Amino acid sequence: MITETGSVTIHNVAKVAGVSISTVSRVVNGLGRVAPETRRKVENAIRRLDFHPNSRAQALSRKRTDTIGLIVPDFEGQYFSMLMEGAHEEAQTNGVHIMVIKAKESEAQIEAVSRLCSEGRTDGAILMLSELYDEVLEEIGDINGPLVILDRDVNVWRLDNVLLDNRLGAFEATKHFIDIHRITKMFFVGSSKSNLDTFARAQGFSDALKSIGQDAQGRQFFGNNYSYDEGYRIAEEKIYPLIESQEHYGVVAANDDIACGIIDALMDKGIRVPEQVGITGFDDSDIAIHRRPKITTMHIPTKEIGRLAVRMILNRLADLVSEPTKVVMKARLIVRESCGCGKHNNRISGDKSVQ
Amino acid sequence: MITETGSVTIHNVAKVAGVSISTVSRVVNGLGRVAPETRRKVENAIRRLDFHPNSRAQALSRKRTDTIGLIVPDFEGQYFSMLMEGAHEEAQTNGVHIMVIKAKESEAQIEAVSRLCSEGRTDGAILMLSELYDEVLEEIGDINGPLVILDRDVNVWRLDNVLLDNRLGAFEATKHFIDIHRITKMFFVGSSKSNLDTFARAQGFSDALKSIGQDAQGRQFFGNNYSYDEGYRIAEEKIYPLIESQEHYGVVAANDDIACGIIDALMDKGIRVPEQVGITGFDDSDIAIHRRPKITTMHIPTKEIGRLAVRMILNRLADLVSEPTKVVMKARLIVRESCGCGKHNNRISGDKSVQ
DNA sequence: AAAAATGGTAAAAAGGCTTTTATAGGAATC
DNA sequence: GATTCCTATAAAAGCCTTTTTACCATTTTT
Repeated sequence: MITETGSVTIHNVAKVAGVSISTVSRVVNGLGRVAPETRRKVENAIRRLDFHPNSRAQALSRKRTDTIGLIVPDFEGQYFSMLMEGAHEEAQTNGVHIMVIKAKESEAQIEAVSRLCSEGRTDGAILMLSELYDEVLEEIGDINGPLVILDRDVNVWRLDNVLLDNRLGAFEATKHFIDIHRITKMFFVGSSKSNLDTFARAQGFSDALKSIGQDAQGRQFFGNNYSYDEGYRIAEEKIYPLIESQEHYGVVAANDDIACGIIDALMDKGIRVPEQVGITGFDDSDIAIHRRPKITTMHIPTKEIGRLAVRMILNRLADLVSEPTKVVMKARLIVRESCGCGKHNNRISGDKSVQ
Repeated sequence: MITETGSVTIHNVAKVAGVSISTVSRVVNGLGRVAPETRRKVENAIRRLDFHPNSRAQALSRKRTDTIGLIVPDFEGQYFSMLMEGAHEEAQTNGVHIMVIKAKESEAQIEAVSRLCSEGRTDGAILMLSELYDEVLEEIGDINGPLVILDRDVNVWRLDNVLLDNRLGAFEATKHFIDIHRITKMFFVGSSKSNLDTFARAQGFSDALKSIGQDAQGRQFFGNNYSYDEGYRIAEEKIYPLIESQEHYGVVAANDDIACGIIDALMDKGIRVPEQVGITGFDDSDIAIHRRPKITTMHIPTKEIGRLAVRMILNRLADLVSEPTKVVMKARLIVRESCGCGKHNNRISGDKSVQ
């Protein structure tokens, strides 16, 4: 009955308190009724022995781990930080833990879901799907345990869904140029076309153009990723050659990094930003505010998304909902300087302004 | 013997394969010898039933969870991302998982360690201690399970330690101004004095000043946190008034955000950066390269630290080491533009070239 | 040819908790 | 005063593996 070094079990507590283990269990979990006198004895024993219930045994017995999985393609950037922040906060207040796995490729994603859900390591998982992998959806269809899909609009039975209206977001950014700045010549710069976010944002851009009777044909440029360098390269190679000195332009970038690259590339070419070319980013990341000109961008309620995703899993575990739930969040335009609004302290002295 | 919906257990496999559960276990784990014929039968059954061993039961039986805890004060910034990146990578290749908890205050940290280690949710934990909480060290002294302390130099029996030589890092940054730029008037700007990193970096700054016979007295300024705004405020209120127009200065900032704030504040006041005042950051974060002038900064091998921390825990679990291990990593100077070196496309006009 | 070693498998014993079921002792009922 | 009903607790039955032990049937050794 005596266990090895270190671990003091419910048995030890029971022995010291002079009660049965089931009584100790009831005291620990506050279930069922326990006579005040007995409770006191047990609590003393627990304190004396510094007893901590073994969560592994609890997990086996209760058939749950009080842990939720979070599968993301990437740890970099504010998006992950904020998602984590929201998810952790909601988890924390509900006494559950977060297990994080990075899985970018479809194979790794399937593997991750399996480890978390099929093997029962977590009670549910949040899966961020930013690339177009149908095979993942197929594979996870028959996984047991609640699953929330982020970022990608899925219509699979049993899967909950939180997503951002990227199309509307880009539409609003583009509309800002049209309505406020009276600009009619616009470009869109995104990551790769296979990236779902970029694709949706390109659509929103296109929608806005259609609203003023234009076609997006030839005005959308796609790179390989969401980096500063891609933005710089595309601005230099594709956009700069199209700029005519007497015209005003607007560029809708698919994220803030790209926007920065574009700004620097154009400025390096001597174009006045935002006077001649206004630029908007997307994501409202740190750099959007720490740059001059400060970047006008679309704020994504990422923290809220993380919080909500955890909540949805918790709800499902508590059997509070039956139907698959889909929540679409909206991005919010944050007007700063790079679009042409506001002041832009930076270019005080020798404002390059070539030409 | 038949279990409820969903979960297929080792019993079911045994029954279908017509063998005992121990045989199934041996096949699954590849331990002991199994006749080829038997193995085939078991493998078929596993495939037919889509059996996944229940990790909760494994954890109880094996007395380990194959999970490592990571306790950090904050999810924001590159530091966390990179730490996560390294830790996850090392964990992944060794088949273990990462459970993340945010705990900034000492109470929360103690609680987190307890949940992870005392309750057996993880096999060990990495604890990042960036503030000076002695009570945490006292409390975790008698926790069982390997514990690696990051960032803070501890000399507690049983605790492994990975840290960065912040003092040396700041020393080198300061030395750069002295040796390369021949600057003799320097300032240091940090977060709060109770922040261990800031404190060590301030010391390094002081060391460098001593090496040229100066005293750091009155040249060190401390703010409330590591933010851009604090950098801006301190530069505006404390540093700007001290600047004389004919002199050249160097400012060693305790991180890149502060450095950015300083740069913008001084530029807003009409000071030429880096011509008249050179600035170095610390951390080599994203913004350090996406700003103009690009920020000269100290690169921290964060990913390596994360990787190493996990490795240390794994080693201890495998009983490969006995003595507490302490590893001190070095920061590396990344020379860019803000110190006065290199070109800085931004200020095309008056190329500085300090004296 | 008897004894010992070996190989393959089954049975059973943990592992530490939760939860259901059973059982004592007292209070309430008639 | 015997019967019924509660109540507080104990006992036992899972939860699902791993791992040790035991066993039988072959082989190998002496």
